[in-house]
Amino acid sequence: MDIDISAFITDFSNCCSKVQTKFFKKGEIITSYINKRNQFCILIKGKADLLRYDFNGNRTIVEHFSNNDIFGEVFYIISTNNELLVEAKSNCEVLFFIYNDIHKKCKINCKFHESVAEILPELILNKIMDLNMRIELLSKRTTREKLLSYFNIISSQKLTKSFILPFSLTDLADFLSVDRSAMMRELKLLKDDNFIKKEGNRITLLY
Amino acid sequence: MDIDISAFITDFSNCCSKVQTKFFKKGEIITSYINKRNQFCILIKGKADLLRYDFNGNRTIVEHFSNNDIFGEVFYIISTNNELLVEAKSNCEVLFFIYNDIHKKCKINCKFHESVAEILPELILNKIMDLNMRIELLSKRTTREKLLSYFNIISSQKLTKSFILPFSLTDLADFLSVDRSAMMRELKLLKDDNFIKKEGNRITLLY
DNA sequence: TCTTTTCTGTTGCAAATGCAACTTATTATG
DNA sequence: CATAATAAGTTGCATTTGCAACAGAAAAGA
Repeated sequence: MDIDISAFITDFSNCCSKVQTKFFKKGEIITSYINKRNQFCILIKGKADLLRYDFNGNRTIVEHFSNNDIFGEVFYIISTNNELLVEAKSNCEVLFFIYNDIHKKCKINCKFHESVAEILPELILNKIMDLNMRIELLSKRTTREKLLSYFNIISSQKLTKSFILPFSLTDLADFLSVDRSAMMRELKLLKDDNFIKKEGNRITLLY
Repeated sequence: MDIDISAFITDFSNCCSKVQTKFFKKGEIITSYINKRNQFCILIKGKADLLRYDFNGNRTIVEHFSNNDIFGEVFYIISTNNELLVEAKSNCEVLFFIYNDIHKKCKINCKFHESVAEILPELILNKIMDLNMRIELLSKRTTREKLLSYFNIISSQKLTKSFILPFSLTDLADFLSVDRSAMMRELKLLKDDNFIKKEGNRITLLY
């Protein structure tokens, strides 16, 4: 994305009280989605994952966040019975808002508040695109299709057919919602069938 | 949703030229996602599905739209290689916009335009919730879990443990991204295990 | 540096799923 | 109303996937 949120983050200290910045260390829980119905966050810096653990102990990486990604409980209906939590994968800086406050102008008309409202449509558009990308992946019927679709997306984002995965293979399996060992097996088959070259976590597309 | 878009649809004739209403008959293609990068639509009335056909002939119901749902190519990154199309499942009334136009005020400051801009945040929030719901379903590991999660969602939306599916079973399989016959088999197992009662397309949860 | 933890890579086996083919209902349509 | 088209329901069999249990490599931490 072209927007640099940090550019106006400096104004923060003069801002209305309706926004908070917090810092998290790798491994810390940024938030869990339980009854903070209006919570809305922007990840200013760092990497974080939205995780779900089901009763069988399966972990799913529901979303993978990096700079300027938005998240929060406001985006979820109440019905979910599984717990969702956002975990910092590196040191993170996060803005916390109440979603409804963003659209209303704040009393002191702070620049910060105004700027957020201004870029919000673009942030949201990016979020929706990410979610649609995710749905496209998850709706593929086979592990092979999921892997190839994912590789295509990374490849077209990075504009190269050879790239290092932004996930560990363990995490990739949890992101694609498949068993890790089954995924490893399929990676080997893709290698044998000359679809990809694989050196550790570097993938090269051969088509 | 509480919003009734039809309430201000009457003002349409006085509106700026940046919006169009179109009507579609059941079975017609409302739009296909190929290079209309800024297209943004609101379904005013009717039911419609966003479909993807892959090279194996598998059909996926990517999204299922009803009143006040929004859709359009603006929500997709370019990379997708499969064709996406929106098909009317009943007679439909659809508004077509250019996404970027909505945020700018139009010259004649029409009421219609203003109203759309006003409700847009809520429409978008609903869209994101739908997408997240969809991701939750698709990321379930087994057909059984997908079915039960889906039934739970419908049940909590309709506030009853007994409901008629809003999909045909064929469509439900394409929505959950599973083989239809395998899904039918799993439905029978759920019945045998006394999780559900099933009379045709009426499901009753027994837990 | 040494030790512990996490990640990668592999495999056999069981279970789940997809595929194909078919019959019987149900729903559109001329 | 008759007929065509679509959907529901079923089953055997092949394939894919998940599960469990390892060993070795790499990374993190003391």
